[in-house]
Amino acid sequence: MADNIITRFAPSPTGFLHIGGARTALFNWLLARKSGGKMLLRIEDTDRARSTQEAVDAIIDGLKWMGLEWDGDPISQFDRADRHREIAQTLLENGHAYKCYASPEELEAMRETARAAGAQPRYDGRWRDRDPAEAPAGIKPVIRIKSPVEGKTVIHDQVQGVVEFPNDDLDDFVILRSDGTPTYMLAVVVDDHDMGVTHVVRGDDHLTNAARQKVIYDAMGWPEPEWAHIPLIHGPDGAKLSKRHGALGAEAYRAMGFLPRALLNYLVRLGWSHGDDEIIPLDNMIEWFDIHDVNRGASRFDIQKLEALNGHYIREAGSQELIERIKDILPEIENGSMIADALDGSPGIWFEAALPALKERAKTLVQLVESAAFIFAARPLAFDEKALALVFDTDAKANLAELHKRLSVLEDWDHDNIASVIKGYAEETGLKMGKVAQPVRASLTGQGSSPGAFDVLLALGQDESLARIADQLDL
RNA sequence: GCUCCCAUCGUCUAGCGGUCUAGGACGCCGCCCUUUCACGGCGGAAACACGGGUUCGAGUCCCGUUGGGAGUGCCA
Repeated sequence: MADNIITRFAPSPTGFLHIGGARTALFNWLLARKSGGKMLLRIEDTDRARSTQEAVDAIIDGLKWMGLEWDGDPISQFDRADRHREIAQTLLENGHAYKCYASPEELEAMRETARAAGAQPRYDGRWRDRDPAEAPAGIKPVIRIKSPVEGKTVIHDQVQGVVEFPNDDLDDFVILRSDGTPTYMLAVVVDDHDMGVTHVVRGDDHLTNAARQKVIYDAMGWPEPEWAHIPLIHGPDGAKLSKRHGALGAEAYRAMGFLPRALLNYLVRLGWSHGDDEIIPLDNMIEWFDIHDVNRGASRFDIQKLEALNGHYIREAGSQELIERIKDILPEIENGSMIADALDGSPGIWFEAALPALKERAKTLVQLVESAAFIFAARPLAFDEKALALVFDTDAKANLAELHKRLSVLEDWDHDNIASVIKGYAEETGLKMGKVAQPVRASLTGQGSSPGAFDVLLALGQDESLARIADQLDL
């Protein structure tokens, strides 16, 4: 493969950076990084009615969060409208395009007729060779490209292989609207050409567009880029990804507590693989990635696998990074500001100490924070049902007051005694209290700093116990 | 409807004519570790959509059927 590969990620800012777009960006990025080339970012904002600045910001934030940095400044397609018009004009002048005065009603009728005849609904080319002198007055024309009428158009795609389209189905599509604005079809070609894009990697919903775009490349005498149409990502039910399942923005995954590298790892394995490798560090991803190895079939989004991967990366991450990541998403978590304040005080120290044990059982950062609820709970903790409920299964309908009573009459607050009372109570009531006992012992014997130790002793509301815990952990 | 794409365990996939009684991962089940939950270890159930070819030999090549998906705009 040639050097100087230039790819681009070209989202339209009509929504957020959804999971499919994120993977498209990743593949573009991987291809560029692997070859030492560049990945450019172009915002396809020619649809003024639907494009929003919020969406542009969300896309950029999402890309940055995932670490998919692009080269150069983001390019606004809308800003290049003059150049698009210039090319439309050129096409008009060299006879590859023409003005069409057909009304929307006419067009609709045309489609209906075609449909009724069982044919591909398409523009019939009624103004293609008509004398412009016949133009009806007062109607602003659109400019249409002259598509080939015979033969076939073939796309050599790096993922899809050789794909042929009968030219019968390629109609004379609009390249410049009646209001003088360029359509997507024209804009992409002109921009990709001007930006020096060598490889167009995008969702395979654009595969048929490649054939249309080739018409423009040919008309301009420009060399077409290498195409790579990657399969789409479907929801768990096999249907197109919608808001109902995984079609959330990258920021939503961030807020759910996913680590960027976990998302990247998950995404790259959707439609691509390197033997049996599942855990793929970024360096290997770049080294191993080959666009030719991408599968052609769509794959379904499986959040459980994403969670499994995320759990792996959380366990692998250092405490400091975890804390930083958590701080980042605190504003989006329930009680986040309260936790943020707590993190600056003693609870922050306890949390960091408990992190190695805590992270063993969390699949997301949010779960990580939730599992430390007892650490962040307001002090002093009262020995009441609510506090104890943190220790036991919250749905347990236990008579916690009874346990309180037994513990309060305990003369020696030796941790083993506490444990034995709890254990005895657990056996009587059938509650799962081993959950409590083991951590207590662990903290006593110094064999590990199970978070459960904080849990039970803080819940008991003993400042003294707090101090002892701190001793145990060498705080 | 028409054009195009796809088809291996529930899901993501390995497989590029013989080494496949089909391998890995997630999920699921069981056991071990553990006085909780996890993590970890071990084991298990679980797939080549169907029908024709080609070939000495097909999960691997060809055709058809069925089943999914995408496109079919003065949206991108």
